[in-house]
Amino acid sequence: MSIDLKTWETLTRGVTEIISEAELKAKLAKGKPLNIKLGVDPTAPDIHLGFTVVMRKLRQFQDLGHRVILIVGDYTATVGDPSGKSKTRRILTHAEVLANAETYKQQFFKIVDPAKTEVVYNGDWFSKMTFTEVTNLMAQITVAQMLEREDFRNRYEGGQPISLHEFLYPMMQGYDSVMIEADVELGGTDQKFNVLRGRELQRSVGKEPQVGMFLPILLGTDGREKMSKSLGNTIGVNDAPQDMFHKLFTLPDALVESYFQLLTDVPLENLSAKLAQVTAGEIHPNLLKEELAKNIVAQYHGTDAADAAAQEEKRIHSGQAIPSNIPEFQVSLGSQWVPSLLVLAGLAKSNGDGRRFIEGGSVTFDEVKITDPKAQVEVTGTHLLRVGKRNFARIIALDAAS
RNA sequence: GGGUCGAUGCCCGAGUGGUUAAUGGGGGCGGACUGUAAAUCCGCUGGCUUCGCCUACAGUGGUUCAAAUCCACUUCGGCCCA
Repeated sequence: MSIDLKTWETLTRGVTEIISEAELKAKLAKGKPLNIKLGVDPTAPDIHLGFTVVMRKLRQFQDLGHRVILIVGDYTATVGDPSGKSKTRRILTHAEVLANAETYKQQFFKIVDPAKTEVVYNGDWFSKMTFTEVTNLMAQITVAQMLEREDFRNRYEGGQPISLHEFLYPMMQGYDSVMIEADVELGGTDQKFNVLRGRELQRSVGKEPQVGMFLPILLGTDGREKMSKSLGNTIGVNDAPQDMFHKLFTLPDALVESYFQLLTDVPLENLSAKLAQVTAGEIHPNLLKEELAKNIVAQYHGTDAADAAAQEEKRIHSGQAIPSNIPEFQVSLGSQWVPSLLVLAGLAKSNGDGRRFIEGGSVTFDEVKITDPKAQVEVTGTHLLRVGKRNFARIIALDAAS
């Protein structure tokens, strides 16, 4: 397992920082399978593309013969990672964490090879730790060092509460590295502080320190903030092909390059050539985005589904075509008040919300615009209800007799 | 433990007795423009079959014709002192 140039390029693709490159090269040069660590607290069972950046890197290590150790942070999750947070996290119950872990693994193994993965729970060691051991662990760091962290410092200076238990988290994560004898720990750039704890703790017990490999934080579909469930800007690995395609295709242009780099294997030299052509006006930006969307959808749903999604996307948005999969709702036969129909079909949050859509002129029933918020509509068979360009529902009369 | 300041709608943040469902910004949604992008512009953004009614400004009680605004207590938080 010598480190040829190609291997090195694969491993460092998209990587922001390696601490340190020299150590990583030395470890690789040993020619033995390395322990590649990833710690997760299974607080968000729905994995989105933001998480897959790191997972793909794990997979690349596996393909080179290394072993992934996935640490399910059943104990750390009850503490809550303060990384990048501006607020104290809610503390999860142990039962919640275990349930989430199962869902997590299912999605995790869509990318990472289960045959080359060992899954461990950090409760295995933390549950057995004595108070004295915890004290000794916490003695390894000072308050000033903790407050150097940007997120803690911002909260502290901004007058936001920081609970003392949050200081435990980085130390616990570091201790995980000691326990599993990690050679490399992967993480987003926001994990730097925690990963460095691992190095120090390993060193303090006379073990070879792990290498920290940091990947960029993927921005969400809004193009502004990191992809995160609470911000509602995610693309989930479990999203339906059409859904996934649409979100990728409507991505802000500025994200296309990073998505290609972090979420696909498209050779980087091809990519920069294409981007240059787009800038020069030789290629339409949408063409590149279509390629991106197809590539990623294919990874999760296969190339057939990706092609079909691309076709459907074009069909719907090039003209006034109506999507083929519209949610259907049954309502009773006869006269119906439009706002309540909108609520029933999930197109409006409340009757008032529905009224506002009508007043805003964005509601049609069988493609006829509704302008009066008091409007009644005759439901006699199958009808099309629509809000704006993209929100559809089919209304089906439910015969009173049946 | 003592002192002091604070808690407003999804978020930030005005408002300190009465045209107040509550200024403004962000976000979100709908529309125009466009490339299904960005930028810009316009509208909407508590509930109710709504020219009206109801519920809301941490919680509970009180003062008042009238409170998010005044008082008391409670809960939570910041800062200073220990």
